[in-house]
Amino acid sequence: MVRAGLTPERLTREGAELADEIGFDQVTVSGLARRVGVKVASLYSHLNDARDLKTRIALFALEELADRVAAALAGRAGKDALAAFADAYRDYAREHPGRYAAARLRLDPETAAASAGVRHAQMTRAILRGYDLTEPEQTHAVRMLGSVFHGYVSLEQAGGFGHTPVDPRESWAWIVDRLDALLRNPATP
Amino acid sequence: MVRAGLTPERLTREGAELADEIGFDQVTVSGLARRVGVKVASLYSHLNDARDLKTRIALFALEELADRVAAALAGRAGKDALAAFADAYRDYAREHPGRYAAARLRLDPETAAASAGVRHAQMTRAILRGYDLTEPEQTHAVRMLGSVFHGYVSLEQAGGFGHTPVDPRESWAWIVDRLDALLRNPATP
DNA sequence: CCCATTTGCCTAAAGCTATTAGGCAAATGC
DNA sequence: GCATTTGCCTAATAGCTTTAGGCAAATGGG
Repeated sequence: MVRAGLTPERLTREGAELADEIGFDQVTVSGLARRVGVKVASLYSHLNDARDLKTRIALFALEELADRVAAALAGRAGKDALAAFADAYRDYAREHPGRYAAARLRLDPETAAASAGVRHAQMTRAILRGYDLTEPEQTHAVRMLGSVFHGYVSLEQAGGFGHTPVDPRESWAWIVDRLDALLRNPATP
Repeated sequence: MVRAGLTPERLTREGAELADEIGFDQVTVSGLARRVGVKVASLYSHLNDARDLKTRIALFALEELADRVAAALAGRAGKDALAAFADAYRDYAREHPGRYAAARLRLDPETAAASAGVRHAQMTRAILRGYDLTEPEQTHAVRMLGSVFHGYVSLEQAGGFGHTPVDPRESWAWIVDRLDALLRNPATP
C-alpha cells in the first residue's frame, strides 16, 4: 500500500483550495479525503476533528491575508496606505472567497490571540497613525474600517451589488476616498 | 394519534426561534422536528427540504427587520433617520442573532426580488434623500451604509470587539455621527 | 349522520457525514 | 536486520436528509 504522504499542512492547503472551489461552509472531512485520495478515517491521524480542520484553514487564511496586506502596506502612508490596505483586502476576498470566509471563522480567544488576527489589528492601527486621532477615536476608527471593508466584501460576495449597473470598483474607490476625508477632518458639527 | 397542527408558518416561526437559540447554521430539520415534537419525516409534508426551511426563515427575518426599520424611520429625516435606521438594525441583530444571520442568507434572484430585501434597499435610499447626493454617489453611499452597518453588526456578533474596553455603543454612535458628517459635506479634496 | 376522500403524522429505509477502534504494512532507527 | 513507530485501511456506530408507503384523523357531500 503506497502512502499518500499526508500532513496537517498539506491537508490545510488542500482544504483551503477546496474552500475556494466549493465554499468554506461546504468543506467536509469526507470531501477532503476524496480530494486527496484516501479514506475518510485516515485523516483523523492528522486532524482532531472537523472543527480542527476548519480552524487550521482559518489560521492559514489569516496568515496569508496578513502577509499580503503587509506587503501592500510597505512604504506607504496616509491615504495611499488606506487604499492599499483596502485593495489588498478586497482582492484577496475575490481571489480566494473560501479562504476569506475561513478567515472570518470565530476562533476561541486563545487561538485568536495566537493567530495572525493580531497582525491585522496592528496594521489597521498603523494606518490610522497617519491620521490625527486620539483614543478613543482611534478605536472607533479601527472598528469602522474593519466594518466597512468586511461588510463591503461580504455584501459584494453575496451578490448584493448585482442589481445596480454601477461598477463595484467605483463604489470601492469612492468609499475609500470618503473615508480618508472623514479621518483627515476633525469633527464637523 | 393527536395531530400536532403544523403549518409552514408555524415551522418558520419555530425555526426562527431555534436559530436565535442555537445559531442559524445549526438549525436542522431534525432539530426542528424534535422541538415541535414530531418525527422528522413529518416535516416534509410542509417543507420541501432543508434549504426551503432556511429560505423561509430568511424571508421571515427580512420582513420582520424591514418592519422594524420602517417603524423606526417613521417621521424622521436627516441624521435622525440615519441613527434610527442604524439602531434598528443593530438592535435587531442583538435581539435576534439567529434571525439576523438568516436575513443574510443568499437567496436566488427571483426569491430575493420578491422578498422584503427590496424594502430595505428602498429605505436606505429614502434616508439618503435627506442628503444632497447625485447618482452615482447615491449608489456608492447605499453600498457604504450597508457595508458599515452589516459589517459592524457582524464583527460585533463574532466577538471581534471584545479585546478593547471601549463600549461598542460609543463606537456605534461615533460612526453614525461621522457618516452623517461625511454625507452632508461635499467632496473634500 | 355516514362514508369517501383528503390530509397529517408515522415507520422504514437508503445515502451521506463524523468519529472511534483495531489491524496490517511501510518507514524508521538502533 | 529487526523492533518500533507511523500511516492508511476496514469496520462499526451515530446523526442528519430525504423518499416511499401506511394508517388514522379531519372534512365534506349525499
